[in-house]
Parts: sequence; C-alpha cells; structure tokens
Amino acid sequence: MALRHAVLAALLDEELSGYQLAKSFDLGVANFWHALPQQLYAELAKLEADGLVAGREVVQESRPNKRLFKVTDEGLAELERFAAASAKPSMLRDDLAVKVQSSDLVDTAPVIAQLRERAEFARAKIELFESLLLKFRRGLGEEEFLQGGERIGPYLTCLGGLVFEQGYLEWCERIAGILEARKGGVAV
Amino acid sequence: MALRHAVLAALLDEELSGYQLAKSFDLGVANFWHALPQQLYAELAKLEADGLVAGREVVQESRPNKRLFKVTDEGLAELERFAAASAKPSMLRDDLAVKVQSSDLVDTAPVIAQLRERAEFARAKIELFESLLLKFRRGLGEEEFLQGGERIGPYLTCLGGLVFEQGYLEWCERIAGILEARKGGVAV
DNA sequence: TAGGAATAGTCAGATTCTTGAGTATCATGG
DNA sequence: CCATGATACTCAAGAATCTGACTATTCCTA
Repeated sequence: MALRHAVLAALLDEELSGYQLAKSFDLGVANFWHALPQQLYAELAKLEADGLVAGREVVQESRPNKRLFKVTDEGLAELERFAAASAKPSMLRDDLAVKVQSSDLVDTAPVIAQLRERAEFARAKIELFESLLLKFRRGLGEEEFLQGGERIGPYLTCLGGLVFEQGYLEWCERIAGILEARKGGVAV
Repeated sequence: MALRHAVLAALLDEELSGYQLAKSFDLGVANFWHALPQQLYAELAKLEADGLVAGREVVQESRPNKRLFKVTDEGLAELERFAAASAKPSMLRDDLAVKVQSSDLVDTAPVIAQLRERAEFARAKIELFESLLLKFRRGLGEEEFLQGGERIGPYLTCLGGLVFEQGYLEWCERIAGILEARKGGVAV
C-alpha cells in the first residue's frame, strides 16, 4: 500500500490529471516506482475518496475535459506519517539478471543482444537524467542549488536514477563482454 | 509470470527443498528477484505439475522430511525459451526514494535516519557479496575465473548486486549529507 | 526442563497488479 | 477525406503477491 505515497509525492510539485500523471510518472517517479496508467487512475479515485487529494474539473475547448488533482493538507499529513514510518526494503525485479544467472546452461547469443540493448536504453536514460538535472537547477551550480534551492526532492531522486542507470550500464557492458569472450573459447 | 524462471534459475546449481530455496533466494537470486517463501512453495508445486521440475522425498532422521526439487530437461528448455524472448524492463520499488522525493515538504530527520540505516545495510551486503565472489572463484583470479570457470552465472549476478549496493550506498550517504546540511541552514 | 530457534512446510483471504479491451474527441499528415 | 496518433479516461477478469496464522519435530541453551 505505498503506490498511494508515490502518487502523492508525484503530485507535490504540480496539479496533474490522471493522464498527465501517467506521463510524468514515466519521466520521474518511475525511476523508483513503477505503475500502469490504470493503477494511477484507480489510486487517484481512492485518494480522492479518502480526502488525500482534491480533484477539480477543467473544461477544455480543443481537447476532452480533464480532472486535475492536488494534494490536500490531509494528504501531506499522510505523507508525513509515511516518511516517519520505517521503510520497506527496496525491491528489484529484473528479467535480464535471471537470464544472466542461467547463462552457462542456455544459449548466450540472445542474452548478449539483450544486454547490449539494455545498455543503449541506459545510455538514453542517463542523457535524459542529465538534462533533467540541468533543468531542475536552472543555471545554478550543483552545490549552490543543493544548499539553497527550495525544492530539491525531485533532483535528489533523479540523481539516484542516474547512479542506478550508470551502474546498470557498466554492468551490462562488462557482462556482455565477458559472455562474448567465452562464446569464442567454449563450444556452443 | 517470471517468478517461475527465477526459481528455475535458482535450482540450476543444486537440488533444493522449498525451505532451502527460500533461504538461498535471500542470499542470491533475491538481488534481482524478490519473493516470499509461500510464493516459492506454490511455484514449486506448479512447476512440478507442469513437469519443469522433479521432486523427490528425502526421509530424514533428526529433522522433518523434505522434498528436493531439480530442474528437468523440459524446465531447461523453458529457461532457454525465456532467455531468447525479449526481457521486460527491470522494475524497482523503493519506499525510501519516495520519502526523499517528498523531503522538502516533510520532516527530514527520520528520512536522514533511514538513509543512514540503509547505508549500513548496503555496507553489510557489499561485504557479503565480496565474500561470496571469493568463494565462487575458489582461489582463482577474477579474469582467470571469468574466462575459464564452467559456471559463472551466479558470479555475474552477484557482481550486479555488488554494483547496485555500491551505487545505493554512495547515494544514501550523499543524500543524507545534503539533507543534514540543509537542516542546519533552513528553519525546521 | 522449559523456551526459543531452526527445519519443513500448508492454508485462506485480501489486496494489488497485469492484460486487454473499449469510449470519445480533436489535430495532423498524406 | 481517411488513417493515425494524442488527449482523456473507464471497466472487468484473472494472475500474482502479501499478510498472517497454523502444524509438527528437533536441537540447543539457559
């Protein structure tokens, strides 16, 4: 039951519709919390029923109308409680690692290909994160921003995403190299 | 539906009971796949019904009897198919990052404490991984082992776990430091 | 000699997540 | 002028996961 807290955290900076939330989730919160649009819509409805977010209808001319949600005081209090309670251990689920684990008993060619693909993906994410970080600090130096900026939460988690992707990228490339080298030496 | 593949991958090296699997999951596969014992028992039953693992009863004197499972040829074929199919993107879920994301609007003291705790945990994991890696390569140098060893899958995923925890540790310490510094400057 | 930890599981129920489809409007490109 | 894609959502069924309790035996310790 912590999707709700991820949603609250995502709504702290701006009022968003379910649809926008689903988009922005991808480029921010999704680094440490994965959810599908359907879940987000459902969670927003529950949060509203519980009074933790407030929705308002926005009538649009050239698009379908939408409902924007913002965090209420009660929602903020709930986040406060959540932050003070002890955190569950982080949990990772990674198909690719399962394949690497089996790689001595299984054809490595597709695994190597997927490692290379994943490395590409990581490279793209890293670029994205770096440009996001730049945008967050609006011309300020990092030190300066981190000391004086008034909203650094998203910056800090973006840094986390960056560290994660950099580590993953390194790992993918190293593992792909190792498996490649063994393919040459050992009979397939 | 990939818990089954994680279980198959975990059973590749040794025949294990559900209970042993649950233990060994913690110290190996759990780095990239989290599951509770109840799930593992249930999954083993399903895998056996599908013929992907074979169980055999082992009568014990000084302990309750147990059922050991090993991967069948069909199970290996299933893993082969899985490895060749395209992998789902890895998915991470991290309470602590949600708290960091909210940290400008929420009391940071408990968040800092949890970051420090998590850093300690990461340090312990790193030590564990390093000793595991040593054990895996049985006295060989890393290069030598990675080129010539006959079973390197678990070594490679352990390397991944190590990279992840090192990155996480760095992040925790850095973020804790930043939040601590701000606590001094900004009114609480 | 009682109590707790470790071994070795099982079961039910609730919650959460995923899959897949469906609705409706407007803008854009060919 | 028609197809595609973006905006903005909704619904339902089924799979997976989590919570929490429960059974039984044996070993070790205080």
